[in-house]
Amino acid sequence: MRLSQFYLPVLKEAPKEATIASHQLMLRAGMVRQQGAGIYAWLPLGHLVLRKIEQIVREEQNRAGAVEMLMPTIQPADLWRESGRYEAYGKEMLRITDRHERDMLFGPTNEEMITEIFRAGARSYKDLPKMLYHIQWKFRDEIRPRFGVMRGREFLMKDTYSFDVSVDAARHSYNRMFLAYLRTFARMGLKSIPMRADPGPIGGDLSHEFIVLADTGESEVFCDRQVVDMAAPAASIFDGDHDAAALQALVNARTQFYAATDEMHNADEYASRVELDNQVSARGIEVGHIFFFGTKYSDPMKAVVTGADGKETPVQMGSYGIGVSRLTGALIEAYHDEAGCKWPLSVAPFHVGIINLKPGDSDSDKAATGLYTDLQAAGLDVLYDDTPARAGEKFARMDLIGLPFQVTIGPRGLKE
RNA sequence: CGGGGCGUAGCGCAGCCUGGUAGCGCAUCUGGUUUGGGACCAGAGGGUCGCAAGUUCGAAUCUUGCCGCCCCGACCA
Repeated sequence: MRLSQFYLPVLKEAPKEATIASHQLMLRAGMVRQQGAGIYAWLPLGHLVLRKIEQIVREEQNRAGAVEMLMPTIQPADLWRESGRYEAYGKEMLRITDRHERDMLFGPTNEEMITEIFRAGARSYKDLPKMLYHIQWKFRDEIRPRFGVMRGREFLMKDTYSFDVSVDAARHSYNRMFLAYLRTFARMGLKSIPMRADPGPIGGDLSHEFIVLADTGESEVFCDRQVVDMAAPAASIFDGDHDAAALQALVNARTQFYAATDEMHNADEYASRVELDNQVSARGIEVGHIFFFGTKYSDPMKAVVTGADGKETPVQMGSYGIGVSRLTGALIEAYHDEAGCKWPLSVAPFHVGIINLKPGDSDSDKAATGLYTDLQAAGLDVLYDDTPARAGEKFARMDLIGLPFQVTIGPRGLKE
């Protein structure tokens, strides 16, 4: 991409409404522009990062056996009346009326819709297990949106839904997602820690939040250093050689260690289970949340399959979310310095930035354009600054964007 | 929703208390000098002072209402 063709409105000073690093840098680097409280337009640079994150999420979901689809943002209220959540969800749900006075809503999540879709097409236990997901915009009318895209009202979420014939089978689906999440965040250069979460009315221990450690995180977290230091699982765990027991062992290897956010934290247990040297008390950002909820929706919405015994039983379900747009902010929180962002290669908007210090100089142009063409031909995403700005401004702008690699070309030759 | 704060040029701000018709830095444009890490000189453009009503000869400034945004709390990917 030639910078002269791109749209990159950078700011020298941070708008005063931004109070945390990621929000300030996203505004300054021209990644997003606010359109209302908790509502952001994604400008070209931010959009590139968002798509890279989305693609990693997609690849790891696919690897774990989930199948992509796409559900609409607008849903009919009747679906939610079936589950009982239309009334229960409260003011956080954005309710809309269409021209025929029908009650609609902008989806805050998709359990009801996916349950409807599943029950319409699945009949037998032989149709199971299934994991379906989509990556779609959600709207939750938060009481107080803040921190830019970290807690917007409109946000991009990957949500997966699992369908299984039994609780044991559902646990296997849960474990697949659990492990896929570790890989997903690791590929973005993020150290994620699964922490036990409030399982809600269903009970059990099948709910985990995935927390990325960052000083500016919203949640206070407590965990054992041993779980922080664990490497992400290999891709091969989904190849088929690993049975349910093997995956369970991998999950257990992590869950054996203490890890909890402040609302689930038990100081006594923390003190007794974690050696003093291994106690990590830090702040974190929730980037994912997975839970098993059994027949909470399949029961009232009658999503049933015929079992081997010929009897109809409601399917066991789970749902698994990743905050894709939030990850953009989380990544900046994790990777930035005084000058700007510092993108890990896997999610960088461009791999390389080329600075032509003297556009118009034939040698300089020839060298820069040649390199630009070659790098692109090699499959790299390249940002080529061919603008007539001064050197200092170009460097500062590149620093703000924070690409992994940078090449400077001018009449006096090439640097780095 | 409770508590606090803010709305003046693209961004950051001053002016408001003590009414007299809008200013500074950066950015932008023009000309010139510069040019390897946020240049310099000269000039220029850009503002319904959030919106509305009121007080007044006169309102960015005072009064009232409304709207928007931000911060602290309860909720969440």
